[in-house]
Amino acid sequence: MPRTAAANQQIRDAQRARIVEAAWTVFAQKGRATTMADVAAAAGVSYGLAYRYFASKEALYQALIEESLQASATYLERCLQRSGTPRERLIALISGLVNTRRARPELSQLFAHVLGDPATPADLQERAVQIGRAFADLFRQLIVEGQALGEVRDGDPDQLVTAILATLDGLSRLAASDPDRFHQHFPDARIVLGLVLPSAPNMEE
Amino acid sequence: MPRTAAANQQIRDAQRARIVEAAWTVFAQKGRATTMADVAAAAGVSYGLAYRYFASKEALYQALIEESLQASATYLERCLQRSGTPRERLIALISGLVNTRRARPELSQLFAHVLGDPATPADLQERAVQIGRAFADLFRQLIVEGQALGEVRDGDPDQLVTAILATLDGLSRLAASDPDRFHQHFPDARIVLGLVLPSAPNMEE
Amino acid sequence: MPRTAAANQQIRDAQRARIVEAAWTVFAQKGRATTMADVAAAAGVSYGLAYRYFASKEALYQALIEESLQASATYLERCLQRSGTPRERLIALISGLVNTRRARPELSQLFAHVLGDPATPADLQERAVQIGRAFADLFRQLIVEGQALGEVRDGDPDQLVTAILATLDGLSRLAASDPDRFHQHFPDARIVLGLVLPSAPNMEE
Amino acid sequence: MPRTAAANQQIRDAQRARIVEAAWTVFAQKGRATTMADVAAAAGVSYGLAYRYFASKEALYQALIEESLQASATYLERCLQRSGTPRERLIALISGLVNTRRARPELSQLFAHVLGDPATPADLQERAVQIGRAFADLFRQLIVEGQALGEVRDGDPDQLVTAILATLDGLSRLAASDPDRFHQHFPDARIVLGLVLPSAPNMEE
DNA sequence: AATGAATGAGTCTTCATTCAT
DNA sequence: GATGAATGAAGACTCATTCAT
Repeated sequence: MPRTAAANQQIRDAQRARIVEAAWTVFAQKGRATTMADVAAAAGVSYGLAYRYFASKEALYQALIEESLQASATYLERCLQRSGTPRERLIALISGLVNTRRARPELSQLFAHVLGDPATPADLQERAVQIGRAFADLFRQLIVEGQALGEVRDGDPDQLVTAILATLDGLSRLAASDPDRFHQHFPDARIVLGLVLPSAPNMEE
Repeated sequence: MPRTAAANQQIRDAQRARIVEAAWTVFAQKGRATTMADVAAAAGVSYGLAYRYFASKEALYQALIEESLQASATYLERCLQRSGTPRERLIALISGLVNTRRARPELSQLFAHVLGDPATPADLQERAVQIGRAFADLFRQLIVEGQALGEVRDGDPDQLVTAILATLDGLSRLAASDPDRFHQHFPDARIVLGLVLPSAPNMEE
Repeated sequence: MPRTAAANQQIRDAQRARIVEAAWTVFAQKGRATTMADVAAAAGVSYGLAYRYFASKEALYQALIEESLQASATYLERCLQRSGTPRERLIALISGLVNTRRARPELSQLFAHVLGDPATPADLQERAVQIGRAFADLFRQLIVEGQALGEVRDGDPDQLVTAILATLDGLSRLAASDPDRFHQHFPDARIVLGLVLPSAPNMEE
Repeated sequence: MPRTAAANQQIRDAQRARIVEAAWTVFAQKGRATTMADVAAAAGVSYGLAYRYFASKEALYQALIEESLQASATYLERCLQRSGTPRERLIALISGLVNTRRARPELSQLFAHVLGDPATPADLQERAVQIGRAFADLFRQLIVEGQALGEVRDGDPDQLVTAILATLDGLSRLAASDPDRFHQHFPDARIVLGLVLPSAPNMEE
């Protein structure tokens, strides 16, 4: 007697999740250089199975990128709507971004791969650039306002933004490049805030 | 009449340099995903020529990595021997590393690829990790000493080190991921120093 | 309570027939390029089911070929035993073959695939060639005899045979290559008889 | 010293021709089922070489189809412009088509594959259908006119056209399905003309 | 010394086939 | 008896590498 449709769907959902899960790990690490054999091995399934769930390696990779972009875009939206002094908003913004890098490193690793890999489809790259630029603009605005209020360190706002973006990008890659450090010495957001704030915030803020 | 041995050698040296030069550009950008056709096109030579100077793509890539590691090691050596207060030494160290990222982005891009690409031969990766760790140790030491003297911000020294390393890594990748920002808004070293110093140094120091 | 053996057998027979029926349609059209998914979809069954009735796609395909060859062989037998003048026998023979192509296009399409596809197993191809050759011989004999009696057009008998065979082969493929023409303008046997008979037969003959 | 550009071009032209030549043979025989390994083996070159000359198997196949369609279209054009009585024009038309099938069997085999293979790209298939239909229309017109003049056998014109097309299609496939017969007993055009003409033409016409 | 034609191993993808339910 | 999830061998394609000229 064949399985019920529900049982089949359950299996499919589980396997799809298993493959996606494995894909996150390996794509985050190797980016486009990932082979389907890598994915299959990481998921513990056969070579061809992923093709029952994704049309191609590219489709699988892009599904992950999509989710990564989506998460970034959603977070951006929330940050844009937040209120408070520039200092408060910078604290919230940077804390959130730093903590995401620790909590869900694959998301930002994927994002980093998109930006760094010229082989990424133009539309996805474009969207990643847009999102990155929107964050940069927000950072810049908060920095300028904060500097006017004396809440933020002096210095060229654009360069300050660059430094923050670089730090976040570097943290994104840390899980892959130095797992020990990532797990044991991941920096508290207050440290990164040092780039823009003259004194460490009390994180109650 | 054959060319003289000296003339031959001169030609060889020139061609080799031309290939290496081109290789820096493309490997820095694409890492291991670089094809030999990329290198040949960038060098403006035939795509078989590189094999007269390098045994394999891997050998060429590794020669560049080698040089990158060498430069890092040399710089590390100098930094270790420098004297001064922790604050002074941190300023010199970070300034040097930041400025190298702007002045010779390929060097640090290669270094970053080594750390991030699991396909890099283990020995090279190992050496890169060693060097990275040595820098980290130096950073840590200077931070601890500086904190004792009140010259350096409070905060977990290891986390401070992580933040610095991440920022430097992020800056290394900037030329590839966001060339506009790299060229126009590359941060002054003083900004990065904000991670560890409570007040911006006068760069005469 | 288990079904009775007889009921089971009945189900099995019905399912088998269903699969075979579908297979005729798709194999006739696509030949060896047919996939098992095609067959299953056409039969409206799951794509593993065919394997309960046939050991392999090849076995299924060959069963159809077998039937096609069998039908041809049987028809050949009948034709060999028929009596009458060469003209009468040619009329009967060609009419029968032409009409079969209209009435049961799949049979001859399969036959055509066997002859045209080099990937067909040698034994089946051999038998198809044998049958084809026997028809050719019969055609040739009737033509020679008919020419001696002035009933058949002049012309090299072998070439006349080739033309007839080609026409029949072409008609076999018509259902697939031009369904409209096949359905609306399928030629009356008298037209094909024009190849060998100087005047159209009264089909009462 | 490298080869001269001219020498290289000569090699490329020769190899391209070699590959195309081999491709005609195998594609004419196996159609889309042909593998690139088949082509390479037939051409006596390595597996990957064809990819230096053609972007893909599909591109190679389509280049051949293109040529086949082109040849048919050109011939059609000439036939449309010819003058003469319907009988004369039918003789010329059918003779030309029959003789092409003997002289350049691959051309018409390819054409036949296009019509019969549902996997052929829609645009090419469309063009093939157009050309086929144009020939059919011409046949039909000449037959109708010829019948009015009493030069052409009676019978439904569309059916007569179908018979001619089928015969030509069958002859196209003959080289693959029965090489012996193709080489030794290929029918003279006069025999095929028997389908439409009540008496064999003197081929001086 | 330099070129670019040629090779073939490695990766992506399809699909015949198996098998747990 | 039937289903469809899973497997893996085969064919398309890329690219590192070789080598005749």
